[in-house]
Amino acid sequence: MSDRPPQRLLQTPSWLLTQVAAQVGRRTREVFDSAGAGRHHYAILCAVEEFGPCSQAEVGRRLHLDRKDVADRVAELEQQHCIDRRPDPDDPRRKVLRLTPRGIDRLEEIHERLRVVQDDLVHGLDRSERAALVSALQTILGR
Amino acid sequence: MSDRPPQRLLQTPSWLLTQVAAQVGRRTREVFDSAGAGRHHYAILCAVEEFGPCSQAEVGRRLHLDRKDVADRVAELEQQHCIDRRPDPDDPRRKVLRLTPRGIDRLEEIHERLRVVQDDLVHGLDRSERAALVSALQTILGR
DNA sequence: TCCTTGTGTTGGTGTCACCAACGATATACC
DNA sequence: GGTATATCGTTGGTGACACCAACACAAGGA
Repeated sequence: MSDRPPQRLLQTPSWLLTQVAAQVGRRTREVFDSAGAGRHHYAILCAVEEFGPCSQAEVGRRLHLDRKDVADRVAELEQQHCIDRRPDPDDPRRKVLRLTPRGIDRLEEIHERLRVVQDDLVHGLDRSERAALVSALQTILGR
Repeated sequence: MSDRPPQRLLQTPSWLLTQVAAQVGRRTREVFDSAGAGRHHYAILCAVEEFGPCSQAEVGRRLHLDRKDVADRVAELEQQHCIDRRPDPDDPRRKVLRLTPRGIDRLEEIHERLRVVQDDLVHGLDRSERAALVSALQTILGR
């Protein structure tokens, strides 16, 4: 019998969340590494897909990322020709981000790889349990 | 209206989990800092409370922590007189860990402070939703 | 007796969340 | 029109920490 964690922690949502997220982080890092992506690349591509054209600052707000971290990741995506970044003619403080066709392909590629990890992650849950988990997490995040 | 994340991510359990866990991590770090504890101190105290007397290696297995990290944290708890650490007379490879009375007090103190954060974390969920979340996380972890 | 595994220690690295400050600019206010 | 404040992006930086390897000493199994 493998060693289980203490009961006190198994009843502690915060510990459970960070533990599961650490597992998830390891799995998704493998996916991102194999896709030649960084940890936040997929999230940034998703944000630009839905809200583009948009600014780096807006992406940072939507994803709760530090502006420096957004800038660094966007520079990498730009270098990989997945994002087009240009000064905003209407507001010189800003850079405007757009997905390129290659960025769209990259987004879908990572999405498919994540789907496998996702399915494996929640495979012990039935459909209603999965829905309840997602709903609960969305509620917590939305506050 | 604040900036919401992209829908694609709001339907992605792995992103939701890591996002919520990051929030939780910030909140719990505040709790641990104010209690003069490190990030894993509480978990280690919980493990020794339930399974003690036990070895560092066992604590590491139960909490999925690196042996070096367990050793470092246990040294800190020992220095704070929260854990008693002595060689195992039956197996000189091992050190045996026990909670001290001060460790028990510290455990309960952190527990109470975490309870506040926890309640705030899940306050948007009703009782059955909380139970579903905990159950789902336990299932994912248990696999 | 020898080999494998376990335990704890020591030494170390790369990632990354987070912070501050600056220059250029837009906006609000008087 | 001038001034103050806020925004955006960039540059520079730090501490925490997850993770890894190797070693010495020991127990257990073949």
